Amino acid sequence: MLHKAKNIDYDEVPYCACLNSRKLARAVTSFFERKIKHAEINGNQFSLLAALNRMQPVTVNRLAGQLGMDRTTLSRNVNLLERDGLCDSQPGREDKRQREISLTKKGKESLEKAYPLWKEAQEEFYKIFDEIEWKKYVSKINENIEEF
Amino acid sequence: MLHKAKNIDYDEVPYCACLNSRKLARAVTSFFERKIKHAEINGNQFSLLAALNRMQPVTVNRLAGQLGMDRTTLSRNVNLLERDGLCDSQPGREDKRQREISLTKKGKESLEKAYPLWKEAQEEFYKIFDEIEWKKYVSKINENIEEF
DNA sequence: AGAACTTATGTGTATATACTCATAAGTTCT
DNA sequence: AGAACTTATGAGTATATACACATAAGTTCT
Repeated sequence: MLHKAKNIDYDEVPYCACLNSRKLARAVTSFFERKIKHAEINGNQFSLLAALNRMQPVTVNRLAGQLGMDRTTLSRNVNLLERDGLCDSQPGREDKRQREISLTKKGKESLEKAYPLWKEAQEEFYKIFDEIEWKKYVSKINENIEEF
Repeated sequence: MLHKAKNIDYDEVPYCACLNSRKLARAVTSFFERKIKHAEINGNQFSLLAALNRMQPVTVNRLAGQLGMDRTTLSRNVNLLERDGLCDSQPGREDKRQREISLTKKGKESLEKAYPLWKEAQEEFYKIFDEIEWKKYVSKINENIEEF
């Protein structure tokens, strides 16, 4: 017997969470990077420096967890920061397997230089996505990130 | 005169749109890819195949625009699909500069195989992010993607 | 028609991302 | 203490991403 041709209704696909979350990330990243360009770091690096500023000294695993990033990805991102003198790392004093990462003076200066540019970008972002809504949304992301 | 140490209030940084949109994209991508793994395509490829199914034959520029993706990124993504026999492309008949991309039979089969898995993932996603809210959100993304 | 301009795409390069596998350090169990 | 297990990290590999630059085809202007 011949199979009936599948006639799938793809109408829902444009709402695909994978597609649209990636699409937003691409758009927002490009927007933020244009805004903070003069600080000579990119959007991801700004996030890393800000997280380091708050958490230092911090291990690869802990920082990756905080950023919802694979630890191998983070590790390589940190290598680039370190290459550029924005952070440094050393083996953990208590647990030698760990890599303890800290901001350098130069890293802190880059963060400070980028901050007002970032702030402007974030304010401008709120002209499109309501601030209250966005913050609720971020909370939801962070509450559920383990679920995924 | 000595400079007073900058004392920037970084409390807003955890709401950074760049950080959080990327964070969500990473989490959701990993979630969807685990779900559709058995279709032997990844989340991005599913989106590309679905878009191709709807728009074929389509040029690099038009497809990239639709997906909010840099055209050079899309071009390389399409190369991989083509390498795997999921789509093919030929020079435009009217405008020879164009690359006209179409799904192959194999590409359509992959899409059909992945679809129910995708659907399940999307339903499960809606258990966390309310469907109505998410769809409003997606509309907002797509309305404003040019702004960024 | 030929020059100047515009447009569609590809290439080089660099970062981001994450999976699998490897290794060394720490912990637990006997 | 030594074996077995666990944990923190790095390396190999592959895809995703996008900027700057290059090129070829199409269009417009004179």
